[in-house]
Amino acid sequence: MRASSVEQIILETLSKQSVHLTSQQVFQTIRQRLPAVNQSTVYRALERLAEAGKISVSDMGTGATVYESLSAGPHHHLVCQRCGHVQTIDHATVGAFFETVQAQSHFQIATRHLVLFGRCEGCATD
Amino acid sequence: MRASSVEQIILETLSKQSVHLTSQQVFQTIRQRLPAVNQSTVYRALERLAEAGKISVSDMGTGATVYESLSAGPHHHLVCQRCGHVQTIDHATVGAFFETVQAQSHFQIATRHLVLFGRCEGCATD
DNA sequence: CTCGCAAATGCAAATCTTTGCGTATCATTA
DNA sequence: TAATGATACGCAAAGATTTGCATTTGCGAG
Repeated sequence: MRASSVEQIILETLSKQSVHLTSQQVFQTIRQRLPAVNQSTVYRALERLAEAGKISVSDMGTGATVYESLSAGPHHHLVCQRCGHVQTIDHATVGAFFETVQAQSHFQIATRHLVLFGRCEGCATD
Repeated sequence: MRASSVEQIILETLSKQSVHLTSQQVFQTIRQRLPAVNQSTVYRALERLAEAGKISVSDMGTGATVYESLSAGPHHHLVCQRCGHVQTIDHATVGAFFETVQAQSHFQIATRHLVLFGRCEGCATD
């Protein structure tokens, strides 16, 4: 892969964010620095970054695919389907689970951003 | 929710399938029985069925969202990112993991179709 | 049975995403 | 430095998905 300026800017943009960005949000942000950039270029850059394992691609249940930098290491989320609350899952718990699955299946798991859906404590009683 | 004929046919269609279907595949199949049905009607029916927990909505890494009947109970998959091989994950292992996460987080997990990505045994040595 | 409401549908437009193709740009090698 | 090949890019078209709005349909209350 060649050093692409669009990729660099996307990575910088995502790294600054503490939240996930949709492709449209990425596009809007990129545009502030590269006003002439094409939408398809952003899509392809995101695709390459995902392929390279530098960003995660997830559906957080909002209907839109969201992207996130993986430079800070793998992490995982719980999303409340009712109120939208997002909570982090202990990485050790996920890691242990992955180890078990790998031992059982002989698969080598590459998932770096697991998203589980459900109800948070406050919304559970419905 | 009212008894929708499109929803019923979608459920029947998905229940007969052992594999996941994309929205387009669902649409094509539905059309054989309801030739005049509109694309957006199918999309909305799938959305309602997902909301009702009758079908699962997943990204299997192929780029297209796939749908599957949940009438046979929850199940989980490992997908090889290289050769596309799909393998089932032992449900007990996943269940135990969910229990642990629920105890730690006070979230009530609703995910019924977990998909993890990685490399299968044959493709792991790259 | 009829009325009235809420849900489902069709249609068209808007929006989002992907893809083919020609061009431009970067990196490597000679 | 110039040639060469591969990668990234822009543009436009195609394809997929969502959305607003008007209409139809099914279900329950009266």
